[in-house]
Amino acid sequence: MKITTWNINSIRKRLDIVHRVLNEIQPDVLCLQEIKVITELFPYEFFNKLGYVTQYIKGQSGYNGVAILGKFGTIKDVQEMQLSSESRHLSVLLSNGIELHNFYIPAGGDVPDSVVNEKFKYKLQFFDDITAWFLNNRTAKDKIILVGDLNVAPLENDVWSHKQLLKVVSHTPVEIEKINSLYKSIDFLDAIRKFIPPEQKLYSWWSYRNRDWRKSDRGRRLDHIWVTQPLFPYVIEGHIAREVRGYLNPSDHCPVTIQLSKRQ
DNA sequence: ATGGTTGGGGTCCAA
Repeated sequence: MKITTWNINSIRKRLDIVHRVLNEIQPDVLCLQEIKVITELFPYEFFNKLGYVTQYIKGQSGYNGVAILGKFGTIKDVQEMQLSSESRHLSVLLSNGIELHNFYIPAGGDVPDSVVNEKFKYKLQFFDDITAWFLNNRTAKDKIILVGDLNVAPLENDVWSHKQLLKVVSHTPVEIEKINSLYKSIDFLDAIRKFIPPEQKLYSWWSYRNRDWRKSDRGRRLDHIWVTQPLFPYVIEGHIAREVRGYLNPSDHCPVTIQLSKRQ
């Protein structure tokens, strides 16, 4: 089973690139963030035609919005966490018994200071809330996959310059502390770094505000796939499709994919 | 230190 997560930055602007990427990767389940559309206007028929007939959408006007799309028979049920008024989470129970959580963590604004920046405060609070939820409602023995745009690059080689980004939102010590608390809550393991070791630079996002993203290569790894310990041995592939950033009319994020062996 | 680009909804805010 293949699972892909992708911050799409407006689903309606990306139908061509989504079509191309789904043909190339062929995931069984696709988790999207920042669909930037109300639930009623999601392109349901577009995904139906591509075989993604199970569709759970939590939309919002203008901002945010998440979706989980599955091929026939992959998804049993859906849930959502009541976290805030914003559309930032959906989870499903997969047919193989695994629980899959899709998050769009708040970006947090420009100034990394909770006193002067409400958005940064909200981001840290959001991490506290979901960490508490996993501590109170799940254990390390459960089969859980957590994916999404977590808007934090925790490792030194998850950013183009550790030193230059220490005071930049997404790589500050306080954010890294928060993402690590979530990571440790039920002993998640990083399914992507299983295949690309922490000594290697690895990014999933490149700003639009660079003349040549490939040349400057000032990326960050903001998009993640974590699994609990019982699933870790069965993750047989992990990949960030970096080349997608260079496709026509791209999102600023790239799709991130894992493959699980048939039996868990 | 600053500005660079994109998207949505409506002539500005968020990323």
